[in-house]
Amino acid sequence: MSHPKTISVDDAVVSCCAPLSDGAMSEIEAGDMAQIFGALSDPARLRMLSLIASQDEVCSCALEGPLGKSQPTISHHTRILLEAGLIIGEKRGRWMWWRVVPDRLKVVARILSV
Amino acid sequence: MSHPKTISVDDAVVSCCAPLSDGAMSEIEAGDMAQIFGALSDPARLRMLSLIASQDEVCSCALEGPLGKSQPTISHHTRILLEAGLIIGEKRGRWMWWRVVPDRLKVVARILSV
DNA sequence: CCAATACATTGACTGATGTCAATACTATGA
DNA sequence: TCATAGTATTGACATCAGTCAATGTATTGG
Repeated sequence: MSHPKTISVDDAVVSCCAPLSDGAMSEIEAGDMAQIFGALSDPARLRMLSLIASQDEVCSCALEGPLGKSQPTISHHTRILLEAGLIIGEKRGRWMWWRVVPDRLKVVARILSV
Repeated sequence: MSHPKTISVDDAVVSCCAPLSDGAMSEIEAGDMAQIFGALSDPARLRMLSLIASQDEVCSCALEGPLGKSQPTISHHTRILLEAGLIIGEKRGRWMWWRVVPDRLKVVARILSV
């Protein structure tokens, strides 16, 4: 039910993007940004993201080996990155192909500018 | 014992800085970066950081009100941001003054570039 | 030295999180 | 239609993380 078949980034909307020094962050924005940073706060997910970012697309099946985690754990982590809007997935055949969402990374980087 | 009197950023050393797309991230670097992102993954800490970043210096006592948290909780969060190298503190009189570490924010932003 | 103040630490509790075995789902190929 | 393969979901468990009351520490002012 959660995690619908049609995969999109709309789930994780971010109020958005003002640099940290632009005055006190609202509670809404803080919550949204915290979700994104939370997705980035696990070593396995960071390595996963770097593996995906290093190539155009990466299949889920190509992540188990390098990360040394079980298949359900890989699925769990891809879902968290998806819900944070950091990756997007497309199912082709039996394989799930993942790619990063550069714009979302830019949003995060912008927050940290100054 | 932990959290020594002389406050520095040396605790949280980061192997450092290559963009995500520069090949698979090492386990060491992933762990270090995950610590930093973990420090950023809480709404209270993000608002705290934005409050500090919006001014030159902010006293701990000036954080309790806006964040609506108890004094021990504020102390807990400043410590986590400190250990992540994101803020630095100086005690003057009875007050603890905090400021952000721009270079550390740049390190994080660089990771997210592409 | 004493009282007050600002902050840190400890201990306890609750809720979130990472992990995997077992199982269900879905698309392919025979 | 059936067996297989790639993913997703569920359930259970152990650990981590956020919170605050109570207490400790250090600095100031009297």
